[in-house]
Amino acid sequence: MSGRKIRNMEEFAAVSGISRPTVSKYFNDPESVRASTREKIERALKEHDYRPNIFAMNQNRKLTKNLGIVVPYLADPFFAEIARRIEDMVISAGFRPILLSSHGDAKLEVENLDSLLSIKPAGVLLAPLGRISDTAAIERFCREVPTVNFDANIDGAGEAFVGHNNTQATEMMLKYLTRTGEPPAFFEMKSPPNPNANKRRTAYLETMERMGHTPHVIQAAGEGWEIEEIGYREGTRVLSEGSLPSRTVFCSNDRLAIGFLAAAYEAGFKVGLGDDCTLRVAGHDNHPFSRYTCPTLTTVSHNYSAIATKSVETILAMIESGVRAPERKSTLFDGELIMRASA
Amino acid sequence: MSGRKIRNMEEFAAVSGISRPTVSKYFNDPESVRASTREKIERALKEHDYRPNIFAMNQNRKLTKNLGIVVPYLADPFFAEIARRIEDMVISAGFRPILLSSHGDAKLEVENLDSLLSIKPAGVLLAPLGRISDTAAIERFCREVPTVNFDANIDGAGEAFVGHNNTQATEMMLKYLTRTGEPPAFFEMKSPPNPNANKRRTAYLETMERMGHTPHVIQAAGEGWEIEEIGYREGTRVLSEGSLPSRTVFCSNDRLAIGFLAAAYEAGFKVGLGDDCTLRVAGHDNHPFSRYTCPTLTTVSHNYSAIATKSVETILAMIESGVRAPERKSTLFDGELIMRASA
DNA sequence: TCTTAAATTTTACGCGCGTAAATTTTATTG
DNA sequence: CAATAAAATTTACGCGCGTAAAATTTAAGA
Repeated sequence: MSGRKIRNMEEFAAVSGISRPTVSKYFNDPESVRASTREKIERALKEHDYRPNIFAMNQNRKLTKNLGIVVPYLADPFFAEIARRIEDMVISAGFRPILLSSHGDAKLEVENLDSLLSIKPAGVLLAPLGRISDTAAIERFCREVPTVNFDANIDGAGEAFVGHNNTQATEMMLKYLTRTGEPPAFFEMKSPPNPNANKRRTAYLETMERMGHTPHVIQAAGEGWEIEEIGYREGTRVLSEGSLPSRTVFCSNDRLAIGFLAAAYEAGFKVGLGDDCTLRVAGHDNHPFSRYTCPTLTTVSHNYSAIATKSVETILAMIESGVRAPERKSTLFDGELIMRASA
Repeated sequence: MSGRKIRNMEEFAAVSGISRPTVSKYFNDPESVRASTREKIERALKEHDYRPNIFAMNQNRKLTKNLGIVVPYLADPFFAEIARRIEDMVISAGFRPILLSSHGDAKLEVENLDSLLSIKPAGVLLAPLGRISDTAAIERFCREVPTVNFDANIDGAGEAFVGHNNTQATEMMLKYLTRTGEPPAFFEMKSPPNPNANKRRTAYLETMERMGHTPHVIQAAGEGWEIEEIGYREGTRVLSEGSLPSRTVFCSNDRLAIGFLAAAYEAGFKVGLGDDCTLRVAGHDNHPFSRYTCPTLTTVSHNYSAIATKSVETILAMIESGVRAPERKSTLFDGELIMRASA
């Protein structure tokens, strides 16, 4: 690096001996210029260290290289992990990820979308809050920007949905628990922040029915994203009341299960499969922390690696082709049984 | 909302009956225009739903309203939580948070800073990777952009540092453990990704010395951010070897402790304070999950709420005043003993 | 060497807004 | 009501780049 500071593309074009429009072309796609031209530019680039002004670029482009990622709650390790994978892929595809968290707040979710709208993203990957989302606002946004909806399905949101097969996953766990012990009770939040919960309850009820067992749903009071706390508090209550209809408990998600396990431990229950155990607990999601609970949590995996990959591929394909999907495709990934010590 | 679509500030100025430069002034600071003018604009705003183009705004402003936030690893709930708090405060201060994670990669950390540089942020809150960071590149960045360094201190990075008082916190826990039992061994990673670990080891060694006890440091092999896994694996090894120099283990951080607790549970140890317990385990950070371990983890809190607040206040003050601090100030927040069941 | 198509350059304009300077309007005071 | 300061407006220009159209150069083949 040497020479005086380059202030804009004009000056950079001068020192590289190329016209400004050609330089502009190079930055939009290096392959689009002749090899000899490319060399000249790249030689100058090494000497002078210039970067085009992002704002000026994006102001004039019809399509930016921005790709929005909106998740409902980033402080949830599940979304943090999925966001991390998506960011990686987006970057290596040459896009600029803009990661926004709605922090569990529907108003902020809409503000995030508004904020994205103003930076003209090429596309958006949206994991909506779900039940409490302002669906009208979301649908309005999706008409403006190519969007792939993931994790939580909102009909009409985006050109495609990529998510978890809650039905299959729930059924699989139910069969496993029943086969190796007794039919479980279902432990969930009364007003879950995530719509997957509803699908899971429905799947539980239907499968139990089909298997000829009486379903038992235990609903935990409490709202918001302090899910472990709710699982712990309500778990403690249920265990102390002795109102558990079954010695096997299938939690709607792992965070709830983590709280429930803490409650069971404190209440002196021995959780697990062994003959000396008085309780079996299973979860759902294969949460990053589920393998460090005591005992380790038997759960059914939420294939967020596949969901992240498919979501990114879908939005990139849509951006590249420039066409919106004629019909809304839905892709569900099956869960896998993660057998550990708790059930 | 009605009327035709507003394409730019020119058109919006027309429908609101105000000149464009005055409208521009309004958007930069609503208080800077006469009340009657403000009313007119806001009435038009309700009718026509117009928002200034972010790119055009930022292109011409010397100072944007962008505020960068860079954390080393967003999938760590600790950073996710601190980022959430910071974002909230930044938004309510009227700025636009740009959250970037370095994913534990020093190259990506530099790329993140480069990326920030090109969007002319008013300021940046930087929690660096630490040991592996490209300190030269970071210092170069800090000369260009007002930066507050938080969590992990890198001398010369930023105008101020806001962090955790590792020395005080370590000392406090050591005294507690010794007073209520025996002097602990110190369990840490051999090559910790976070520089706080070094401060904690030093504090452990010095305090033990001062108290007249022989220090025992157990170093876990393994690199990266899969900290629970390392704690679990190495914990299992240490416990099975029976090489533990003390029945009390002070883990360098909670994630390590979570892994260690899982190992202890599996190895059949009863962890806690009671007479029937064979092991005491303490952590450091008051990690969001530390209260759901079995048994619940005794730890010393990392006051990230205060750290987040102070960091934001510092950078905002710097932005507002427009002056870089004459000298680098360092603020450390004390930890608090969180007595739970594990020690 | 001539032909031809592809790549490049030149020219010219526009994007949407910030901002400075000069001018006009409005509010305040005596 | 006149004088004066404060606020608003008009005018004018610039920011750094995208991009279209026309003119020119380059490379490849006969």
